[in-house]
Amino acid sequence: MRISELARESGVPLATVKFYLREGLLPAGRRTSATQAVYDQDHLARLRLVRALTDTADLSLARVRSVLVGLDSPTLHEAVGHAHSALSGEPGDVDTETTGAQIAALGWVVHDGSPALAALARSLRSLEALGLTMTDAELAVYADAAARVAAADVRSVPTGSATEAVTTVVLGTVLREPVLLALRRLAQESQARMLWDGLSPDAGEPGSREG
Amino acid sequence: MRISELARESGVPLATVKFYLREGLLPAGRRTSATQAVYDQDHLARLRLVRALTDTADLSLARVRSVLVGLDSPTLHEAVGHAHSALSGEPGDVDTETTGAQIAALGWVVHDGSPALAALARSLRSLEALGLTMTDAELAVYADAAARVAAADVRSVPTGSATEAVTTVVLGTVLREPVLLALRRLAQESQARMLWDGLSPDAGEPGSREG
DNA sequence: AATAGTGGATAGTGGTACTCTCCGGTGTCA
DNA sequence: TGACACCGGAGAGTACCACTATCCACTATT
Repeated sequence: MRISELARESGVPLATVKFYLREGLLPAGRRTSATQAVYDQDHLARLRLVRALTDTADLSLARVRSVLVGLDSPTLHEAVGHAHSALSGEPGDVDTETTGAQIAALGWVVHDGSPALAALARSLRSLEALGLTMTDAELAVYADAAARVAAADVRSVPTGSATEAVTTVVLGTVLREPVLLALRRLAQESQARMLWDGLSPDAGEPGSREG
Repeated sequence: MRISELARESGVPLATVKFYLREGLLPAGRRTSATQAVYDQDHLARLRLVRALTDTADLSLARVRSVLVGLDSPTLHEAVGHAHSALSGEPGDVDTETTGAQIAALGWVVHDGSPALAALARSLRSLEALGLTMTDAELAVYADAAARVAAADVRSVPTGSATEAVTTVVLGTVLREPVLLALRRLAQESQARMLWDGLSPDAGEPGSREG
């Protein structure tokens, strides 16, 4: 397969394929002469993966690069860590004391410098600053939902091949996020319709009751 | 409060505050003379909100603008729709037939042209293209978790004031997304540690002691 | 030999989110 | 009354990102 065929097959413009090659997001093809190379199915798969990460998961090319690096992790644990770092960014200088305690209270065992913990602390702090503090009960509902999803994720990892397991873990972590968010929005839409439909706020009560 | 005080109080650079004013993300202050104006707590709150949406929720200024427009929605239903449009982007030309059927099978009532439905269809399609198709069982777990979270969201909406309800709905929809994602990552980290680090290989229960 | 395509390099584009500089006007203190 | 820091408003400039276009010498195909 030559580069133009790779571009055509994937739907990615040729100039962009060349750009990805330059940026190291796509490995070089096998050289057949000084100025020629051929590409295989792995290149095509990688190219499709890069586009899925940029388009679907909305990652920057820098984050895509770090996700790709994560695919070379020797252990599943390290693979998860890589994917989380790629998604959460650097831990930064947030105070994770109280948030860490809340997480520990759930019986969860997480690393102290976990980027996800820092991201959670930042998000909660941000909500508080706007007067939208989440109660412990609300957080517990979120945590329970997150645990259920994570359990499904962990269960879905194939036990056969190690590299296949790592791939599933990393890509599942990244690419299922938009699925969860879209489902939350759909659930909100559906429940909002059932609870609030036909009720007008100017008429008095918005009408939110426990469901 | 003058503009420099607004900038100092919020930690946002003066030049950026001026930029937000030009862009209409921040309403103009109350004029005291031809070339002078004063700002109040509402301006400060709006400024903090814009920063929360860009920094925490990682929205572009264009999306922030459309979220802000959503705060003027007359009904809760419309407010939810606005927030979803701001987050999911345009529905586009995805085929939502099968995905819509899966959602309907859950007993959820959603609009046909829902941006969230299109986003879900795109995400699932993308996973399939990479050979990481989610099974109906996995999707059911995700949907159940999403429904629980959405129920908590809907319950948390205050019933007192209409504008307060709309604010809570819109901002809750947007700003709790990163909370859910961070918790999922933490749950993954915790469960990965328990399952794959030689501790208890069979302890994958979802209900991790909520409290 | 003509033509289309190749790998590689450099430069240019369009969008986003600021950031800088300038301007005349203003409030405040001396 | 004047010095001076600060003001609102506008325009230009900057940095980064993700491409996109062009050029080149070379190669494969007809």
